[in-house]
Amino acid sequence: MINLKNIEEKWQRIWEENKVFETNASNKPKFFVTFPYPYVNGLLHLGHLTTSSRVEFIARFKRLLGYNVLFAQGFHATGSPIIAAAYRLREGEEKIKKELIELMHVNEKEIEKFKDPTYWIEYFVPKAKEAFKKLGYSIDWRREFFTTSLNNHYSKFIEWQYFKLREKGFIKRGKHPVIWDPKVKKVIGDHDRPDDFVGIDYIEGYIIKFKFYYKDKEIILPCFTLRPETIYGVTNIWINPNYEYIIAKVNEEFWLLPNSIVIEEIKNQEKNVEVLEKVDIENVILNFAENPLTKEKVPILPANFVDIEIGTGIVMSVPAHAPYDYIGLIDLTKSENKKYKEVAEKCLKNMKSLFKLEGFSDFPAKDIVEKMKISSQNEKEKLEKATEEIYSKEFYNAFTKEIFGEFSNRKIYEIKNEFAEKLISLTIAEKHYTLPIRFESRYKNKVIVKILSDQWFLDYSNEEWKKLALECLSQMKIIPEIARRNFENSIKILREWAFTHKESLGTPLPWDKEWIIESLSDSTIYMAYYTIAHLIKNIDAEKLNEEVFDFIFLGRGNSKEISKKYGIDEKILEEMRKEFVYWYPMDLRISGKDLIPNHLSFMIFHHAAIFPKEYWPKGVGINGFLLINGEKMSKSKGNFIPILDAIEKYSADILRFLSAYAGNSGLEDLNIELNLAEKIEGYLKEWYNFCIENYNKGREEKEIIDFWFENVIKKIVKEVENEYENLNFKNIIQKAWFELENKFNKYLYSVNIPNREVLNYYIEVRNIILYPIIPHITSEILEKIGKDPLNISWPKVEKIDEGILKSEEYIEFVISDIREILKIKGTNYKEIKIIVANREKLEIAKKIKEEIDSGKNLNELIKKYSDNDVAKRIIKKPKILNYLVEEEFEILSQYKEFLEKVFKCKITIEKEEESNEIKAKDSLPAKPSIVIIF
RNA sequence: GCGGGGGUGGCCGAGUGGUCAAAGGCGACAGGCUCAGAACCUGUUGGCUUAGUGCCUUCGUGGGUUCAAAUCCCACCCCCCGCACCA
Repeated sequence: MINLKNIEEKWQRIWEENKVFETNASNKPKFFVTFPYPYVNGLLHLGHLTTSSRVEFIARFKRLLGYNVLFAQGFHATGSPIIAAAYRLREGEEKIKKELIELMHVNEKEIEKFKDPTYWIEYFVPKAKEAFKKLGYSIDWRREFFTTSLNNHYSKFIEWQYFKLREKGFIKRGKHPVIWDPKVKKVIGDHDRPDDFVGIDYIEGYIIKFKFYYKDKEIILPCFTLRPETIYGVTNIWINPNYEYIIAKVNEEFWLLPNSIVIEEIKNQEKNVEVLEKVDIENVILNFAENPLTKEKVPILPANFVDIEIGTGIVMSVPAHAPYDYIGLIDLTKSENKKYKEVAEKCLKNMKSLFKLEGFSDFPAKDIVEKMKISSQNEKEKLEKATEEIYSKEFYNAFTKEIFGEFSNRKIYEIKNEFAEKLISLTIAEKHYTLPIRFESRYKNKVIVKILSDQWFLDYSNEEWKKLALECLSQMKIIPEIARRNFENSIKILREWAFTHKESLGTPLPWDKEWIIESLSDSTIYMAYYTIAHLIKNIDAEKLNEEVFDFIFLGRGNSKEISKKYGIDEKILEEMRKEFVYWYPMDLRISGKDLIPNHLSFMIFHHAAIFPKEYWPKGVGINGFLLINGEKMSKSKGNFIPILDAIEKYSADILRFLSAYAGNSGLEDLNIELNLAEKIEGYLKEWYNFCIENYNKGREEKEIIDFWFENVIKKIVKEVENEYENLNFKNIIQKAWFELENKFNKYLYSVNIPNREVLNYYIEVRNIILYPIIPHITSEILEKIGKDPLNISWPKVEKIDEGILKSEEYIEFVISDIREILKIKGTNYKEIKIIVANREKLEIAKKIKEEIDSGKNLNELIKKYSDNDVAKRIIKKPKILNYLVEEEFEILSQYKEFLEKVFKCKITIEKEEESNEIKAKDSLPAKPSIVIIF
């Protein structure tokens, strides 16, 4: 019994020893494929397998077609996840330790080392490489590299890239809100927060400045709101009586604020905040504040629902349109405090309707509170739901009333921004960012929204740049084409991108080294680096400056001068230029769909900015996410499977087969069915045995059925070739594995002993067309049958005999007909008589087919042939028109033996005009009369 | 909300106007092979009906276009993904 793993090791050794995949610039046509370098914060898993294997399949396929193929692979370490994980480990977090030990198989003794972020790179890069090697990927490993400043050569390349972008004017500096830990002074991305708070983003709102007097001093009541347009409907202000409020000097004004995290947040949004004194809340409540727009005086009232950690901890009350505000007032009317009661009743009386909303009264908040039977402000869940419903209905459907003046009779979503801008220009409102829910970072501090004022941006909103990017996209092949719209949309909506961080791994921005270029931004044109990665190592990184890269990538200057000026070997310079010019542009990059709106779009932008058109990327292939046995992959579900584990368990060819079979290119999810592994192992071994046992056997003479099968193979080769080009690997397995095998079985069934030539053709061709997917076992087979697996090429198919395929379809059709009849008749028959329709009927059928093909209406045809019974019957069964053949009788005669085998009885074939059967006259073309004899 | 993808038989999944009761795989059932099992092979796998090649129902729901709709158009319902500083 053969052992797949031994075979895999053998061929991987042969490929390595013969340097089969190390490739250089030459005169041959080239094909350059890439797989986005994986981030090395762990072992590669099956998700990496499915996408990377597609690159591998296409690399091998293109080699069979005669291309000089470059498949190179680097690894990505830029960014913060590794830093964050190392930090968490240092903090003694068990989860991260457990993951390293249990999922990543790190030896417990080694855990200490992972407290140093650079050790992750040291450890996981070789592991990733090992996985790819054991899968048998055809990678030119001389060109391997990893990112960050730990690789000076790469860093120099990134520096060059950013100098180019700055030169073009695509880099800007400006303000940007971020989620921030004020204690550790760090941007808090998803990796820096507890899982429960992943994905929470800042919200953009407004502070509206009401005024009131406290101890004869003018104090601002900064009301935070998401709905500045409701300012006309304010009946009162809410503060939370259960907490401490203070007065602070905010820039030149005095603000009332809760003594909470919001002070820190305001401080971090470009304001000076100085806390002056505590406030006696009793002296604030029931005071009157002035609406800055309408100048109305409204009372300040207490409410428990006000969250003192969100926004400014003070809100304005619009009971007509905000359920919280309405119920807050209702609650107060039930208060024992007579004063509260009185004021609240007055406020309710003053409720002002601002919008017209179909299906609601003037006071939608009241409507919904009553409808949902909300009885107090403590029913938070219901109130959130009510608020959301009213808010979204009003936002999209309601019209503003007359009070809005120039903004009246419009929908809120149309005027909201403009209206807010107006308030800001009147200096009665300010933009303010806060969080929908206050939470702590991994460093155990409450986080806030901070405005960074010196952030560096890639200006993707630059129209000129966008135009270039769209032009680049338009000359690219997108597989499948359906994904092009995602690209167009993504390029269109990309705006300024803050491309630098602090405290992460990566390359420092060359002109402002405090900042590190973040990970999506240092991985946009690195495919160009593959072309020279093996050569550039020979140059001292210190010598790599703009001029050197200008020469390599843009052909500027000349090598002699640069060589002299910087002491760089001229030959290496020339060779790098040659490699780049030969391999670029990149022909195909394959990726999951998740990278369309970010990485792949960035790649397009940056190529379009830096390189001349002839070096713009040529193509992108897209596939969906990976499901494992129909379920999403996740560490917690326990179906996070490292590639190395899977190879150990199943072997490389089985994994590759499963990966191909997981799905076609597209936006839909792939599904890898691991429970098929055993079955596939059986398939592969069976196939191996079959080939070895049967190659060169068989009979010499060639009959019709042999020609038929030969043509079936040819047709499938053509189809499979096309599927490869479209990255539809599931279809390839379907056709090259299952369909071809089914046809072979059919062939075998009808011939007993196959023709030697055809059998050999089948064995050779099937191995070669599956070689890109399962190269180890097919190489082994090819070698065993005397071929040189290092020197194979795609089978050339000159001509397919369509006629013979058509006859087969016809026979299949007749067989299925007979089966139908036998189903009814039972199995005790002795003979089957097939009576073929006469020539005259065939001529009619052909004519009708022509007419239908040319677009004639069936109704018209029925009218036209109303006096012709045969024609009418044919028209009623347009199906048979697809099986028309010229020589029905002859074809049936040729297949007579086959039919006898199929039905295990005597078969007689007659012509209608020579038959005595009554049924003979019922025969139609492609639908002979069948007589069962018992 | 915006943008994108999708809803097909027990399951997975092809399929963009007539070759579609719908490929293929998986599963199930029956038969062959076998001491037996696995694998493999053959057949069946929506319902009804029949000395005949037919009828009915079915590709998310409801309408429409057409001689003809899983496929085209309209409306609706449901599911998945993205909406950024994060790889």
